[in-house]
Amino acid sequence: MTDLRVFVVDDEPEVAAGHAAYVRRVPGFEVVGTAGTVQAAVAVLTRQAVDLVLLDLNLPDGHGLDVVRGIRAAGRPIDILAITAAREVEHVRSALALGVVGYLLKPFTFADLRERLEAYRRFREELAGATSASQATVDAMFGELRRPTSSGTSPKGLARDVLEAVIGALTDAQPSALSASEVADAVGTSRVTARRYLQYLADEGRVARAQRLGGSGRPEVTFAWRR
Amino acid sequence: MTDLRVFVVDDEPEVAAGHAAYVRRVPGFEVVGTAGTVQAAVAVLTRQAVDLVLLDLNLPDGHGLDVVRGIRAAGRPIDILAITAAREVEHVRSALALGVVGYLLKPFTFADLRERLEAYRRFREELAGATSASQATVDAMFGELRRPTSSGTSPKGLARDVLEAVIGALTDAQPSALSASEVADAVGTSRVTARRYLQYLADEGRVARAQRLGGSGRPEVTFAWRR
DNA sequence: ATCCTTGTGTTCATAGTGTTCACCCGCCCG
DNA sequence: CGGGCGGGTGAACACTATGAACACAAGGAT
Repeated sequence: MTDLRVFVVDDEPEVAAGHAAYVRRVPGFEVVGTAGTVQAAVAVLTRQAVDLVLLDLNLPDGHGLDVVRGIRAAGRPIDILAITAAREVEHVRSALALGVVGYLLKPFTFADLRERLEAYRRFREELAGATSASQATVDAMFGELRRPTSSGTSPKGLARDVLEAVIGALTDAQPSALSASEVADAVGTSRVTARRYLQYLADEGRVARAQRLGGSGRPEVTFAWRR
Repeated sequence: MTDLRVFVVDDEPEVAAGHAAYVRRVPGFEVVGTAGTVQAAVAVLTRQAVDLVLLDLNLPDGHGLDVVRGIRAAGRPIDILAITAAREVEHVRSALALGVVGYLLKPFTFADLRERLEAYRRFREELAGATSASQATVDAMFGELRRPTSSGTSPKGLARDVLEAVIGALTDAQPSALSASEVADAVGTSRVTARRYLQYLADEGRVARAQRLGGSGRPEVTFAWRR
């Protein structure tokens, strides 16, 4: 897939530039422009092809959600990641009702933003992967965006180096999938431990679970790195 | 908290009544009305105080999402639970972009609906509980709307993937019926396994059994997806 | 009537999965 | 320096999903 096009809206130019720089650091995303006002944003977004808008809700000539309304009224398939210092629950709810894909409170770290962007990309891949949905895929699509993100990224009970080894084994094996035992062999741990890490990665949405039928006996569950 | 007020929209009166009956069975919810057209729904919803709309997307005078647009345009704080047989991913995405709180595919069981309603109530309680949000509470609010597990039905002895593949094979073959062997071929399992899943679906009432006479030898038992 | 052909329904070995629990290792504190 | 303590690990175990094999069933052919 080509890069996802991101548009950044913030009233302070340096902040907008900072967000843009963050976005560029995440592979698979490109920044196609910035704006500082509701008017400017709506003007651009009703014309230009954009996938995602990083939208500061606090703008000089109105509320950021007005931009969303403008886009929705124009019927454009553009997603919104709201960014704001506003902590009022009412704002959060309004944003949810307008279908934003995420709501990030300032101040946030690069890791926070990257996580949202990656969740968004998973969502887009889910979308591209299927034309006809089952309830499970619908749930997955909602879930990808609504996942209570581990913004603390604290994988409790897991060791960082083993986690990296597991990820390494999976990326090496691409595009084929590996069973828990195969990962265990590759990493040099027991199957149980490999399974723990794979489970974590699957919950996190970073690997996909599937089944490998064929031999007699119970089928294998396989894990594949998502790209 | 007082009961959450639910409004039901479906073009077929009996179906609307059925949904309403389902809703009444869930403690903490009450049904405050029904409608069968986009016009009627918008007319009521722009006046009446309602918390949640069970919205069938297939309506005689337009698309269900038009109702959502009408409500959003009127700026009313009403949430939507979309209900539809439409499996096109594009529809799911549109619904997401309009901020629906859930998307339930027909046919669904009472347990499925109850689960969504309860998730929605948790969301509302979350909302009422705090006036000022942290990133964690924002995440919780987004996450509450996510279906916790697709555990609406977790049949023992059956794998979810295979079950979906079987359902997929049957819906693809609509309106003709398939024998157990044909399903097995389509799914890639043995006949025994296919039969197990078909048996389950038949017990569950989601699939109809019939006979196919004709060839020489014993007649075949066939299974057809029920609309 | 009897066989033959084709497909049903069931049993059971097999090869996996998922979970529990005792252990071990490093670290902090007395 | 010895004794707790907290997190990560894997041996052992209970359970689960699958298909080969088999016994039975229901029509048509002879």
